[in-house]
Amino acid sequence: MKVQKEKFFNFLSRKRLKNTNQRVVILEAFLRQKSHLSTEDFYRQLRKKHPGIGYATVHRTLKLFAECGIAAERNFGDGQMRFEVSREDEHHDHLVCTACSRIFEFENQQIEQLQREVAQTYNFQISDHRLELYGLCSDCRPQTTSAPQGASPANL
Amino acid sequence: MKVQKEKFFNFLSRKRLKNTNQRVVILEAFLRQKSHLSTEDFYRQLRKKHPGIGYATVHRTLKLFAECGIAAERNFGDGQMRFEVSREDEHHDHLVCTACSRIFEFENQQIEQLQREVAQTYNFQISDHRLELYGLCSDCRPQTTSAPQGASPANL
DNA sequence: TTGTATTTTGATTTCCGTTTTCAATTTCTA
DNA sequence: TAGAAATTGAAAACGGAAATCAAAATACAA
Ligand SMILES: [Mn+2]
Ligand SMILES: [Mn+2]
Ligand SMILES: [Zn+2]
Ligand SMILES: [Zn+2]
Repeated sequence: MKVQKEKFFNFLSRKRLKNTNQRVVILEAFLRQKSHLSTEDFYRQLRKKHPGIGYATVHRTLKLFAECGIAAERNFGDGQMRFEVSREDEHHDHLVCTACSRIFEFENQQIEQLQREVAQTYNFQISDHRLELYGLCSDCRPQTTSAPQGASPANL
Repeated sequence: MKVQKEKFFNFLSRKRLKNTNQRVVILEAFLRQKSHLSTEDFYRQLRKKHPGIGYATVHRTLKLFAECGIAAERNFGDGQMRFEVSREDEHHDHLVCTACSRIFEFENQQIEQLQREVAQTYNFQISDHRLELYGLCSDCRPQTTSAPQGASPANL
C-alpha cells in the first residue's frame, strides 16, 4: 500500500493539488477497505470514524484515486459505481453472483491474448476492457457438488 | 424478423398480456431500427411517424422485449441503456470506440470456451456474460495504416 | 511568521436517465 | 355488448452522480 500512497501524493503535487487531511484519511481508509464497495457503502464505513467528512468529498476523492491510477472504477450492472484498489502490474476480471452478489476475481492470460488478437483483426487499439461472468456461485447454485453421474434429466 | 414477432406474440399470450396497437408499432420499429440505440434515441426516431406514443410506453415495451428474449439490453458505460435485436442462436461481444462511439461486433468461440473453463474452476454457473473492448477504432487511431517500419519516434 | 491567492470542503441543489403513478382509455372474454 | 382487467401517456418520483457556492484550509512568497 506504500506504493499507492506515494503514487497519490506524487499525483497531487504534479497536478498542483493540495494535500488535505480529508484526502489522507480517505486514502488510508480506501487502502484498508475491502474491494468493490460503492461510494455510498464506503462513505458509510468511513463516517463511523470520521463523521465530519462529507459525501461530496468522498466522491471527489475516489474519482481522484481513479484518475491517478490507484483505484479502478467498476460497474456491475446495478446502477452503482464501485471502486477497488488497483495495482500497477495486476489486472483481473470478475465473476458476479446474481444471487448473493459476491464477487470473485480471476485472471486468464489466454483470454487476454485472444482479446488482443480480436482487436488486431479490426485494427482496433484497445485501451481498456471489461469482462464479467454473471451467474450463480458455488454456494448459490442449486446442487453445488456431486452432480449425478447417471442420466441428468434433460435440462429444459 | 418473423421469428421475433412470433416469439413476442407468444410471450404476450403466455403472460396474458394484451396485444395493443402501440406494442405492434414499437415491435416493428424496433426490428427495423439499427442496433445499440438508447431508449431516448429510439423514442425520438419512433415519434416522427407515431407522435402519439409516449416515452413510458416505449420504455416499458423495450423492457418487455428484453424479458421475452427478442431484445438484448446493453450498457457501454455511458449512463444509457441500449437495446439491440437478439437472435435465439447468436451471441456476440463488442468493440467500443471511445472516440467516435461506433460499435463493432465480434464473436470468438475460443474466448467463450475459456470463459466456461474459468467458471468451472470456480464451480460457478454462468447465466450471462459481458465482454467489451474499449479503445480507438481503425478510423480514429493516430496512424491507421502503414506504421513506419523504421524507428518509430518513441510514443510518449 | 504573516498575507494572500488558490484550492478544498461539505451541505445542498441540480442533473439526468429510469421507473412509477394514476386517471382515462383500450382490450378481451364471456 | 358489458364489465373486468390491462394498458396508455403525461407527469411526478426516484436514485445516484455531479455541480454549486460560501466558508475554511492550504501553500507559498515576502
Ligand atoms: Mn476486482
Ligand atoms: Mn451488438
Ligand atoms: Zn452466490
Ligand atoms: Zn472510432
